[in-house]
Amino acid sequence: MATFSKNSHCCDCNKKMNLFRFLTDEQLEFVNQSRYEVRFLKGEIIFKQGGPLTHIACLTSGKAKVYIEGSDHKNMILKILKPTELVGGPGFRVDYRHHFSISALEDSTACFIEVEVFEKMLQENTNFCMEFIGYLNNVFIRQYAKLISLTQKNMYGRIADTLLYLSKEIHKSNSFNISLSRQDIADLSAMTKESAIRILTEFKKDGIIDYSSVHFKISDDKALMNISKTG
Amino acid sequence: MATFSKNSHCCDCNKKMNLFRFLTDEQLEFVNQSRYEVRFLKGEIIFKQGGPLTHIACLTSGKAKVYIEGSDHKNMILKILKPTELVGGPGFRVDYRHHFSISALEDSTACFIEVEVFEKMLQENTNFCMEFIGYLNNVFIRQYAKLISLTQKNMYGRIADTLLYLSKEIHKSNSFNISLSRQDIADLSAMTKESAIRILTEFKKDGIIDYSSVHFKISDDKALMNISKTG
DNA sequence: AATCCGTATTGATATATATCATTTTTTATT
DNA sequence: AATAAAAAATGATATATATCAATACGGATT
Repeated sequence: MATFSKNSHCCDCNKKMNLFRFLTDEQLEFVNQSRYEVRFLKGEIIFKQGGPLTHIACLTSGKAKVYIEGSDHKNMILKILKPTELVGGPGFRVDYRHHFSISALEDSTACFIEVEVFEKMLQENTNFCMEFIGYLNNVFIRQYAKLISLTQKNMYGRIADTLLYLSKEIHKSNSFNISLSRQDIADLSAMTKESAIRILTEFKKDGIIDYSSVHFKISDDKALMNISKTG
Repeated sequence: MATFSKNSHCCDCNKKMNLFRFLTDEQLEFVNQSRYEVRFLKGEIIFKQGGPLTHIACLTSGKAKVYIEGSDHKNMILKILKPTELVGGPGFRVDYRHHFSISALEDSTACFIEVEVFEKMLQENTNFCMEFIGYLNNVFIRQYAKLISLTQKNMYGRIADTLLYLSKEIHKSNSFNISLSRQDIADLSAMTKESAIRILTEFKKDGIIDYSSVHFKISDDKALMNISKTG
């Protein structure tokens, strides 16, 4: 079970965190006063699609997946969350419900800020608000790239995109341990796990990547980028 | 060619327009002073993907398609624009470039507002700004539904979704004339035009819809909604 | 009315991808 | 270390979808 502890100053909502650098010192203090820390075990749900959006969260340790629960238990993973990323949800200022779920991929901690406090920050601080709009637009731009990848590329291109995402954006290394299952890789790439596995096997045979269970190594990222283009 | 005419008060940026109802009278006046009207012929480009984002636009008459130009001349239509819808672009506060193209589906007019003026409105008026964030989040919610439709439904479900979108959201009627080509219907549904045509033919045979060239009639929207669910 | 051109339609076929069943490997538990 | 359970991998096959080629149609132009 998730353990709650109020004001336990595990994480600092500090100026280094992209969005928070535009807050005044008083605002930072205010945010720090009202936040909760929560600890999650691997597999536990942080936000549940359809549930009430009462807080926004900031993952402070571990990793989590943000995913849409489609019909027939088919999930689509939108992104992997890593520290120290802020995540609200599109229900903010709309219906105050969650439109995706988030679950911990490994034991993780997250800070929770009441949505009213967050809204107050936006209203008080124009710079912060403008920065937030820029952040939202950035998410849109990435979303469009994902939409095109998933609808116009074949499976090879989509798996290449997923591997490049994990390597370049999440782990920032050619060699890394994933906390994702093969099903998760498939859910990131909009295909069945069997198809995902087959393509990974082919990439391995071709010497483009190497892996065993959780450890992955990108041997030829030029090749992957090429497959991403032509796929 | 598109005809420019400055301050030609064709369209009123008035309080009836969803987002603008939070502007003060002075702000409305300011917006109205600095806007341009432009007339577009069918097929002409309003915004070009990759081009500089200097203005936001409000379609005041006609219809337009918002689409991403993928590789290999494969387009993905994100939405159909109708009066009086505001459209900016995710480049705002990011890279000030357009990340999609917009072209007129019929002869149309659009008002252009300088992006600096729009930003000033957001900075001056917290209500307007909050409303804008809500608007962006609403777009996200729709985008997620589209993502799930396009990646998890079969062609029947996707065409059903497209037909329901045109009927319920764009034309708000069971009987309407489309300004879209068959290729456009395919680009809305992420498939080839041949596949789109085949499915439309089947739906017609089954008595779910009826059409000839541009005129469409939804005869059985319950059936369409069911296909959307099971597809 | 005849012609032209772009769009729409149909048909035959190839390809991409999912499904289902089975085996193998890994991880957790005793 | 032995066992059970879960996850990963492989193979055979079915299905969904794209491609390519051919034909039909509709509106513009002569």
